[in-house]
Formats: sequence, structure tokens, C-alpha cells
Amino acid sequence: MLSEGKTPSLNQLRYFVTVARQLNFRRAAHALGVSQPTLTTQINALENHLGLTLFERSRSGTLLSAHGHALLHYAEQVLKANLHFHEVARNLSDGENTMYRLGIPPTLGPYLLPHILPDIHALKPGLKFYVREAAPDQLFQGLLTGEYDLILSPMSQTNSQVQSQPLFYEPLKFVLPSDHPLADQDYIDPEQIRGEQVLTLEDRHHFHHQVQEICMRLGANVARDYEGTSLDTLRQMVVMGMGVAFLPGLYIHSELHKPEALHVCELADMPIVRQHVLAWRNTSPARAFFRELSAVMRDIIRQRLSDAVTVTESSSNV
Amino acid sequence: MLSEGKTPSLNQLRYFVTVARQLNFRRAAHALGVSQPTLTTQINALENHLGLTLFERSRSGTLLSAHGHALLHYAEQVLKANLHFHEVARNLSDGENTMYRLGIPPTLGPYLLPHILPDIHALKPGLKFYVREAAPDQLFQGLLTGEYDLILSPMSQTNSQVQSQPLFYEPLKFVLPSDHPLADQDYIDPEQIRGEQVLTLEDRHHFHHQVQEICMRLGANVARDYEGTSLDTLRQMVVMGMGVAFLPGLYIHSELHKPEALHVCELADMPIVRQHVLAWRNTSPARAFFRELSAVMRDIIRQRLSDAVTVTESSSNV
DNA sequence: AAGCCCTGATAGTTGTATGTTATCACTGGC
DNA sequence: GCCAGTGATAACATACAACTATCAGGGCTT
Repeated sequence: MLSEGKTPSLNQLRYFVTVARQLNFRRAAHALGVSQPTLTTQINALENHLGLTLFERSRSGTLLSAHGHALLHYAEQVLKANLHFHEVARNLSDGENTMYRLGIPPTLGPYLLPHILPDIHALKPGLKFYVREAAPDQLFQGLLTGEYDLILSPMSQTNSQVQSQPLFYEPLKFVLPSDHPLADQDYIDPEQIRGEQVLTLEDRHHFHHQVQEICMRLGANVARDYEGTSLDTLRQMVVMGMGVAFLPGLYIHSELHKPEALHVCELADMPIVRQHVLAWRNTSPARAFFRELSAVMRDIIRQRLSDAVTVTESSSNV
Repeated sequence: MLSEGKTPSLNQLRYFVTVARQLNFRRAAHALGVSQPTLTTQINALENHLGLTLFERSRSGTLLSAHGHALLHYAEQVLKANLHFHEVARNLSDGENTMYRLGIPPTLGPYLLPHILPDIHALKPGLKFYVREAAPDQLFQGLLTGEYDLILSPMSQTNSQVQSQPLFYEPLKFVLPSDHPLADQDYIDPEQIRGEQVLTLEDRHHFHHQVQEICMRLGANVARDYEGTSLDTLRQMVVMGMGVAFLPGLYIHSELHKPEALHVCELADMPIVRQHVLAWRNTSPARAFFRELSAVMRDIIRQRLSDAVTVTESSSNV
């Protein structure tokens, strides 16, 4: 009849539960820190909103009606859910107890994260990452659409909506089969690569373009027909003598402890590197924390992986 | 800082969830039936109450922040609980879908309820009784204190706070061992009882007082030393020849289909009955329903038990 | 039987929370 | 370079939840 429209407030539920527990309006009012008329009014409002009588009042006291009895539990559930909500919120409000969706390329994640996540977890126990792998372009796109909160990826496009912090430079090593004529040098003259078959990944990986550009410059052939779908595949193809390849330093550091059947070297006077950055939307409310996090990551990487990569020093970048 | 005091409203949670689903303030506002500025204001209020940023706004759209992501589920839980509350309330509001706490004496409940509850359930499927047994005095007291919503008991005290409706008269039958000298008559001259040992229940049962008063009048001895604690005990004591007894008609109707070893009769020209009533607090919001219920009960009892009891006819009592 | 203390209900008022409309400032696509 | 779309802001209206002061009745004590 006169209901419809407004929905009872949380306060009204609080009042209901308290009166139901105390069975006395004045005491309940005192417990709630409000005046007794407020309670009377609000309980009345709740009652005729619901079209039910929750309490049997008399001059000698208050009783919970059968309807009130039935509803009490549900009202308590609402308040409990509300309490949960606020507990979680309070927990989040220090910024470090949140789960962030982290995007990282498959050519990097498996070879970097195992080395640094344990230390990060030790430093910030409440911090959680939901890690998803995708190619750098997709990462960047996903960052803009909100699919990721944070991406750790080779530097790619710049965009006014994205802030990034450089983390480290990772060398790209040159690998060739052990039985290759050049497989006896630690540093190879770039000139000697001319004409080699260079294997690489599918072109949606940033990696590919970099390798392609190098090959163009040195006059090597990029073997598009044999594009691998993972670094492991790529390695197998080199071992089988199908060509040579550039492989990321962290991959080699992680996977090739005893590189039998494979020779790893570098191009003399021509260090090839990719730079990885940590990036986030500049609208992200966690941006301050992300900047701090990038410093933490640099420290950890410097400590754990300085034999494989070079940590970026300056940190006042955009 | 500026929080503390007011707690976010349910509406704010509703707004949060809707914006999180639509990721667009104007669309969410339209879905909610409010204006877009209202949403902006309320979401802002919620955010700085929580001390968190829930959304990343930009001129080109809205994204859910990591914190928002984490909280969304809990906000939905609150709204769901609130919905449950209102569903239950709506269900209750027709009055018949409630569980009422029904008190009944142990000398009546087991022999009456099995005969009438199935029919009541068939007529009012949503109606539930939480049945507790206690002696009539305790029932009456419990009704006043709110322990029961409804009692079905022999007529006892009257009280301005209690309304009652008579249901039926139940005869008290006279039982004696089969080998008793009087065990060959259907109607016994009350004079013949003088000097008999009459067994009865503990004195907190209304039953006891009635039997005691009859025995006083007829000059029989009430065997207080052998007060039984249940009608079954009482019956066993009679069978064992420890005395005679008055037993409620419904007990005999329910339990003694072939009364071997026990003779059942009545006192000639001296029908002894107890009247049972349905009673409730006159402050009970269900009083109209209870009155209707008493009529329903009378109908059912008339139909099912008219060979054992006499249903009260008038129904315009207080 | 009278009086007192306790109960919840009511009247009248006020400040604030929550909503409105009108408008701005900026982004991104065509 | 314009236009359609985004969320933010300002100024104002209203509803409502709070207060204080008071009332009316029940039941226990004297």
C-alpha cells in the first residue's frame, strides 16, 4: 500500500536486531547510542514497510513476534555480510593487501617470476598477483582495457594513459648447434652471421621484430616457415640443426645449466638487449604503490639475477 | 580521518555494484533510475568513506580498480542477503507462512496432534509449528513471557493479556484392572468408588487437581505416593493392580485399541470432562489468524475425533 | 487503594544526507 | 576540427532520521 519505493536502511536492520536482542526499547536505544523515540519511529517504519509486526509491545515490555523471530536471522545475515565487506575494505586500505592482475609475456614470465616472486611475497605478504601470460601487444591493450592492473613486459608503445618504470636490460644471446662451425667462440663477429638461417617466434611477440631487425641489418635470413611457438620449441629446433637463434638471457639462465648440444655466445661489439618495464595506467589508484613496487623489483633482481641481466639504475622516469 | 560515524548505505552498495557491472556512470544511473550526478556523488562518498578508490575514471570511460575488484563480491553478498531478508518478509506477510511456537501438555499433545496436524498442514501448507511440551501452568506462564506464541491446553487461569478460544471437551474415562470386581460394567455408580486407591499424575499437571477434586467428592483415596510421570506409566500401574485411575479420552482413543488387562468405563450420571482451549497473547499480531485457526481446528477435530471428544460449538468467546 | 516507576508512543523541530537540473571540462573518433 | 560521449561540479530542493520534551498506561510497592 504505502510501501514501494524506499528500501529499509541498514540502520533499521541494526535497530531491529538490537531491540530483538534486548527486548527493551530504552536499553536498545542506549546500546545503539540513539534516543528511544528514534528507535520507536524507525522500527515502526520498518514494520509498515514490510507489512509485518515484528514486536509485540505492551506497557510492560516488548516481545519478539513470530514474524520477527523468523526474520531476525536474515537481518543478522545482512549485517554480517555488511561487516565482512567493511573488514575486507579496511584490509585493503593499506594498499598492500590486494590482488593485482599482472600480465607478462610467456617469453619472460616463466624465467623471471620464479626468481623474484618469493622475495616479493616475503617483503609484502598481503600482496597477491593473478598472473596471466600474453604477447606484449596484447598486454598493452589489456592494460588499457582494464584486463590487467599491471604489466611487466618489453618496452613497447608509449601512451599518455600509461606510466612505466624501467626495470632491467636483458641480453639476447646467440645460440647455435654444438656442431656448427662457429661453435667455438664466445664472441662472434657479426659479419659471420650473414646467410645463416635464424629461427624466431611468431610475429605477435615483440621478440620477433627485434630479431628480424637485427637479421636485416646483418644480412641473415629469418626463417619464418619455422617460427616456434615457445622458446623451448625454438631451442629444440636449433639443437636439431634447423638453424641458429637469438634467445633471451633469462631463458638461458633458467633453463640451460649444462648446455649440451648447444653453444651460447654473443655478437662481438654488438650487445643486443631488450629492456623490460613495469607499466600501469596513470589513473590507477595504486600508482604510487606500483612505483614503489618497481623499486622493490629492481632491488630483488639486482640481488638475484645480476649475472644474467642489467638492472636499470635511474628511477625518475615517467 | 573524515570517516567514522556514518556507515555507507545499502544504496551506495547498490550503486557500486551497478557501476561495476556497467562500467559507465550514465548507463548505470539510467539502470538505477537516478541521475548521473547522484551516482558520481554517492560513489565518491563511498570511496572516501572506505578510504579506497573503487573506480578508475577517465574522460573516456570507467574501469574497476583492483580494490573495487576485490570488494565487488562482498558488496554483492550484502545485497543478496538483503534480498533474502525481503523475500522472507514478503513470504511472511500473508500470515500463514510462519512458524509459531506451540505449547501443549504432554498429556494431550501426543494423543491429539497426530490426528490433526496432517489436515492442518494440508489446509495451510506454509504454516509450521515448533511444538514444545510442558505442564499447563508452565504453558500459561511461557505464553506471557513470549516462550510460546500459542498454547493448546486445558482451560486454566484467565488473564486480561491472554485471549483464548474453546476447542473441545475431552471426557476423563475411569479405568480399572480387568480382574477388578467392578470390571464388568460400562457405567459405574460413583458411590462404588468410595475407598478405592486412585492413581494420578504429579500435581503440576492440571489433570491432577481435577482428579483430586473428584476423589474428594466421592470419598476415594488419591495415591500421591504413586504419582506417575506419564499417562503410560499410570496405565501400567493400573494394569499391575496398584489402583484405579482416570485417563483422558484421547489417550485411550489413541493408545488402547485393544484394552486387554484394562477395563474402561465411565461414572454413571457424572460425566467428567476437561475443556481444552487455544490461547494466545492479545498483543499477538497473529491474533486474527489464531482465531481463524481455532475454527479450523474445531472443524478438523469434529471430523476426525468426534467419537472421542465433543467439539465446542459457539465461537464468539473472548 | 494510591502512588510511583517503568514501559513504549507522540509532537515538534533541526541538520544533514540524498537527490535533482543545468552546466562544465575533457577525450577520442570521424 | 568538430561532435558525441565521458565523468565532475555547482546550486538548490526535499526527505528523513535524529533530537528534546512530553504523554499515557501497566504493574509493583507501600
